[in-house]
Amino acid sequence: MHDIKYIRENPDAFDAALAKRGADAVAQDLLALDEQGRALKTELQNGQARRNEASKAIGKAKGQGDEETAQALMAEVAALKSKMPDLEEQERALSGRLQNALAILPNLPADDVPVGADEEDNVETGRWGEPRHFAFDPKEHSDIGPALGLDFETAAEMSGARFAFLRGPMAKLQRALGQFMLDQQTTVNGYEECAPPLLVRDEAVFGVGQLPKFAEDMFQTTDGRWLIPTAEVSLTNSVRGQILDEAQLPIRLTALTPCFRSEAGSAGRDTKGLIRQHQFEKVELVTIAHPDKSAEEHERMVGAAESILRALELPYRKMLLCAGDMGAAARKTFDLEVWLPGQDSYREISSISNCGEFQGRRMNARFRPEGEEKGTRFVHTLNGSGLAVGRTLVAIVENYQQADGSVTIPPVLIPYMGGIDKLEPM
RNA sequence: GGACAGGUGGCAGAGUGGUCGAAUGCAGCGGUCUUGAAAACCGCCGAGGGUGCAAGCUCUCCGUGGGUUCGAAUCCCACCCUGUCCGCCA
Repeated sequence: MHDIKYIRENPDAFDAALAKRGADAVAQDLLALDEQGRALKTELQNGQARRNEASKAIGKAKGQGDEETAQALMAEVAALKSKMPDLEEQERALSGRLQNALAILPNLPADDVPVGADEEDNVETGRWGEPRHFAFDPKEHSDIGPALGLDFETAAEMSGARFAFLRGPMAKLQRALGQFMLDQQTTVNGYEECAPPLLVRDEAVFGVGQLPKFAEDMFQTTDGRWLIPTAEVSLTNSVRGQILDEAQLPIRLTALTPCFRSEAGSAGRDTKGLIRQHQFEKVELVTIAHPDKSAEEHERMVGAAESILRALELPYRKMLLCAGDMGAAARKTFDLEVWLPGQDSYREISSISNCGEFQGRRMNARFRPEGEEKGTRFVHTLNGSGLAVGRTLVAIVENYQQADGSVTIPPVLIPYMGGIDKLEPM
């Protein structure tokens, strides 16, 4: 959500920033609504002021037994009131239109975000690890997986496309990955472990910017709730409507949860394998940060996500997303892309965004600055995957595959696997 | 699902039709005292908006949305949420 005051004072900068995302200029339209609304508001408020004043005088006159004055004032207020409902109605309609127009706009990209239309224009900012040299032709996980308990047919029978039924070694490996990531984020990186609701209301989804524009990407229950597409929704909304003390910041939260996405509009893409599922597990990182510290916190969060890939010894590269490829709520995003030898490419495994105050405004989440400064400020919010468990499972299987179809287990995971160091075909 | 009770400022908690945006306490901020701190004492202390260079003036907000009234935290209706008891249940 945007600050209309900022748009009023910087209409050109606002449009220029939106243009970076490929969005049309809207400042003039918004300001016309704003101006009209304020004129109405002033007129309405003058009427309200007079009404309040007269009403007080009526009370006073009645108290003094001056019925004549009271009657005269009541007649005046009655006349005033004949035109007020209409003004009220107009004002409400106009501010509603302005709010709706603001609610669908994406966040403004940060200054250091590269211009660009899509993923082709993302900028690589770092690389870690050497892709392993294979003495044989590495397979895709969807070819190796079935022998290890990755069962798409059974899932399709009961649920349809984009679901998986994990058995035996694969199920165990997924559990081990989730546990390992969660432990790493809590113990080493200082995030508080959470177990949040997976079903949330409209307001929560609106707060992170997923509603009103992206309803079709989510699943909705029969009673009107939404299945979270990411734990970002639940974790970020934990401060919704609050006024925090500055000393409470930063609040760093993490959760391992299932995520649900309808994947409307991605028909035909990544139809094979575990890459794009309706349901997947993810360890999410969220920070509620002081505005002056969010850029620094962003780097820290990227490091927290990277630490998992390094511990698992999975080669990856770090991409700074261009304006056109970022999610609507983000003002700056880094993607971590893991090396998948079976696909011979880097694939997104984590996306870490600084949303600035965009979500803070939508959620009305603020803090009280310490010291002289009066009033409140909106918090900044950040979120990132640390990591997507399903895709990590894919990365492990493809990177650690052996010629005989087995998969070795990275050393840090072995304790989580009950000592097992290799998955053998069943 | 049924029956009650309740939702008020950062927190606790008064307030049932007329200077109530709201007593009081705690927390917070500023000060006096002190070598320093504590205690004590004094003062300040909700949020958002309109208008104005500013001082200021003014509007809205007591869970949310409607309604009654000249006037609503206070009365009425609907919804949401919390608590307690009963029923059902992993």
